[in-house]
Amino acid sequence: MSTREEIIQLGDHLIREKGFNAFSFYDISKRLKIKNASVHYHFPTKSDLGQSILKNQTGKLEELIERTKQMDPVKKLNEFLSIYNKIKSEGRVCLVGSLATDLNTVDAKMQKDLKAFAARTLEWVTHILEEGRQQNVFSFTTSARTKALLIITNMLAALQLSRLTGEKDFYTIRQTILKELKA
Amino acid sequence: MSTREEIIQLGDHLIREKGFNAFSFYDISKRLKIKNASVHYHFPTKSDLGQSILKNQTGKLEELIERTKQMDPVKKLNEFLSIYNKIKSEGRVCLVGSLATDLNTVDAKMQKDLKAFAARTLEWVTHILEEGRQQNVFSFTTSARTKALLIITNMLAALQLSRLTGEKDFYTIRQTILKELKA
DNA sequence: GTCTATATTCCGATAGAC
DNA sequence: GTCTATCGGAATATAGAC
Repeated sequence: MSTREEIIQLGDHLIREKGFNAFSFYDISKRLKIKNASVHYHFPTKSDLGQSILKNQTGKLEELIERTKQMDPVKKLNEFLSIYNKIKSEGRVCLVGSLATDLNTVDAKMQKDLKAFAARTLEWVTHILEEGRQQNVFSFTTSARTKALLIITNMLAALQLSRLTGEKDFYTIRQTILKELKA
Repeated sequence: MSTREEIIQLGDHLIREKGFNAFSFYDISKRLKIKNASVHYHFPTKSDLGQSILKNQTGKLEELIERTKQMDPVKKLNEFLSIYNKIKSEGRVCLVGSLATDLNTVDAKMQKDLKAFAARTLEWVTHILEEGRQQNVFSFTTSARTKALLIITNMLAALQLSRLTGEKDFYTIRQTILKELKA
């Protein structure tokens, strides 16, 4: 992995571990055993780094959407929920949740990229649910978009709340979502 | 309101507007037209202020629980959900969500107070749901605690996500929770 | 592309006068 | 309880050598 890619990955981890305003370029330079100035060579400003992290995650999301295109809706939803399981296993929170709380402290470019990432995620989950309902494997009474909002908010906040009330609450929430969706 | 109380309220607003690590004692001194040193007189460290903010919110929660003790479960739940409406109208997020993402950057005392606040909230909502089910005004298939987890995560993350996907999504989520709970 | 060195700003915190 | 003044440290960022 190139230095640039390593910085992006590490920055991503730090945002989801400590928050955007709590990590510094020094945290990154220390871990990668390079100097502060070298990080600035790749990303002149912290916002540049933030934007690249968001673009990277958006790209990963598009890859996942493409890779799962031929799967059935149940598998697709499992792939989506697995994202949160991975994050939980690392003790972190998700990018959208972390940056949404910091929204008023980042510049317009990062805000735009973040909104695009959230919108694309919502669009994908909505599509999965719609497809699942048509194939009679999912059952719910609201619009697909509203159900997607409910599931995403459950998972996003499950990562955060279970840090406080106990890690097993995360898995309780995850399982209940699947149970209630079954046709 | 005493200076001390004003600092607590302003600090609370700033945490939910920008995050704990993004606001400074200067933000507070500027707004209250006092000096940095005066804020430190009331709260020697930032953690002291954070703890007082959490204690204050916990006290307010206990007051609300006490004040609504004689109400029926539907009204109690409405009182709970109204907390989030107030926060949404201010464009902020909730204390639990904001501080949960910053958990790894605050000291053990703040972590403990935050966990106590989250636990008490969960306990109260669980009680409301249990009572509502017994009186046949609420219907749900999980345990009351699990349903409370689902509702709290929906509302907590609705504040955050609707900053990105559109404010009306907050109200969609709120309404759907009530609709699905109706017996 | 990475380094040394440094500029600048900001932040949390404290000493001591009033 | 509030002030002036200041310390020490950390953060973002840049200039210029290698």
